[in-house]
Amino acid sequence: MDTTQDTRKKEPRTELPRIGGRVLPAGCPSRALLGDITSKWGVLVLVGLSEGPRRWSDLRHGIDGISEKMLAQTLRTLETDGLVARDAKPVVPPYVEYSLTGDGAEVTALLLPLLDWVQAHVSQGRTTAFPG
Amino acid sequence: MDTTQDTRKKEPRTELPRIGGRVLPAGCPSRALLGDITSKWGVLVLVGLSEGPRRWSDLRHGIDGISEKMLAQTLRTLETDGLVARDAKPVVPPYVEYSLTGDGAEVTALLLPLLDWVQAHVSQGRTTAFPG
DNA sequence: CAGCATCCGCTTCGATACTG
DNA sequence: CAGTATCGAAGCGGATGCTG
Repeated sequence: MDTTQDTRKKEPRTELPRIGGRVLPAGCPSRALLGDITSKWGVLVLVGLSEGPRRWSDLRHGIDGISEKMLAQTLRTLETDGLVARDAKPVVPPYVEYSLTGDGAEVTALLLPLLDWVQAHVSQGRTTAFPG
Repeated sequence: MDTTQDTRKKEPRTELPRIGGRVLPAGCPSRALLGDITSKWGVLVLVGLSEGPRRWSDLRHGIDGISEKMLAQTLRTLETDGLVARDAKPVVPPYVEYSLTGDGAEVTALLLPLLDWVQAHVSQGRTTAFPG
């Protein structure tokens, strides 16, 4: 998306920032991709496609609370990242299907356990501070 | 589950939004918790604590690009969610250590594979120029 | 050292309207 | 049905300054 070319303004730092034994410098592509995947709607769209191809309207109604703008934007971003494939059939009533690519399926497979954990955890009646 | 008369604003349609065979209604606690975990800095803070307790300054320098405000805010949010524990030692030079709770460790364990996948995927020379 | 308070730009997001 | 375009509000997030 952006990939802002950050040209080290005035940061005479020489050490590499490590988190969890990993290196994820600010402004590197991994940060951007991670951001797309873990974005508010990104994760929900990916999971929404985890069971198979879905049409635009299916996603629109299946993902509660998403607006058309955000759905379009998220799908486009994920498509650019190579995680989602778009298949538009040239028929009179427009028929567009979205599906996960191989990469998208891999990521989503890693995302699903997280979703399940969150749901299971909340169900245990632990979270308090949200009116909903 | 909650779904306890959630209509504080306007909820004309409260159907069964299913994504990936799961139900995650907008405004439910799972959405909020998921948002905290997958937020821009949330995931990085959790991973930063994955190897053991860390001090404030360690996190501040270890997580490239994070500001003091965001670090404090993220830590506080994760603490409220019960994922991070704060241990302030009453010594003259303030010594505060943050660590993962049991729940936090579980979530982070699910997060790490995702981080690894993203890094590995980007490293395959797909994106624009950026070594690290 | 470990924060919190304030200002404020800039992105994100939702609502609405319009197109093929 | 499947989007695109535009606008304005909300809040995310950074810089700075202050406290214990």
